[in-house]
Amino acid sequence: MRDAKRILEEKDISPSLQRVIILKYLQEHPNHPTVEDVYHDLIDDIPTLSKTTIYNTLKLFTQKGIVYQLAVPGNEAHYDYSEGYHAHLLCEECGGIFDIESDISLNIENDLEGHLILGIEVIYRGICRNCRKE
Amino acid sequence: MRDAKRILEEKDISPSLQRVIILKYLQEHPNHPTVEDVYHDLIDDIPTLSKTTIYNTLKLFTQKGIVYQLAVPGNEAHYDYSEGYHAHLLCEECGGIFDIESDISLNIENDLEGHLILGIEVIYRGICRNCRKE
DNA sequence: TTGACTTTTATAATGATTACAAAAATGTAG
DNA sequence: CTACATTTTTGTAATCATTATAAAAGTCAA
Ligand SMILES: [Mn+2]
Ligand SMILES: [Mn+2]
Ligand SMILES: [Zn+2]
Ligand SMILES: [Zn+2]
Repeated sequence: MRDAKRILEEKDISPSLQRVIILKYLQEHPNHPTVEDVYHDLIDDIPTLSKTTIYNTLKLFTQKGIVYQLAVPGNEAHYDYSEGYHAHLLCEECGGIFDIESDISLNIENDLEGHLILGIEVIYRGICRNCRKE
Repeated sequence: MRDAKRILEEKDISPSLQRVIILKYLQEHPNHPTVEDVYHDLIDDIPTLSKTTIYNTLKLFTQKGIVYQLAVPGNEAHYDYSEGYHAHLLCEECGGIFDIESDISLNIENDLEGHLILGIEVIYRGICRNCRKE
């Protein structure tokens, strides 16, 4: 796992205590946590931590391309730090978000119908393997 | 363009005045309108129209698979009625949503890593051809 | 016409996110 | 070290989209 502090410095973000801890949390929790999840799990370590800081920090990380913000209709945003590209499966039964290996990003054109393409997000909808057993 | 009333009947939705008008609006406006857009454009035709009805109707349509709800982080939901599958480009400059021809859906497996796959959504992020000129 | 049922409507409530301004932390010149 | 400017964090209030609720209106068949 890459050093959180270094990642921030490379993106010209001063590595404050809160920012480093939030980034480390995302590195250690690839399960697409929400702002609420981050807050709930970190408030014991930093009792002064504010939800506003988490919102601000995750917005900053998203803008700098450090994390990916995953939108789910009508729900909170989920955040994803990951080194490698992957797609996601959104379970219609339990609402869970699962990583899916994918090679789609490999064949990205950087120009599609005149638009400049910077990235791609693939979301599958379906029933996850857990819910499927029932 | 398929008859809106018939589409609703096929999905066991009683074709009330409001539902038919909202579906027709979506058919005639493939530019991914929001609830606000629908309300703004239809309130003159039906002065009694309520925003709640639009929310309820679009949720119903989404559940029945008539329209597709497109989530954009931190913003309103956009709705898409369309016969054929296509991907979308989300412009980081102007926020616009553009249709992109895509054949990705053709090679969908119905089983990926144990999950049951029902659909796929592909979102490109980038700069649209309009913003690119500047 | 009555009454059951569906649909729409207006209003209030909720929940996520952002705006704002004060407090705390950090860095730097003297 | 101290004084001051700048950045970062924090708590609170405001905003915005969406949902809950219950009354009103519409539909339909006995
Ligand atoms: Mn992921
Ligand atoms: Mn579209
Ligand atoms: Zn599931
Ligand atoms: Zn654009």
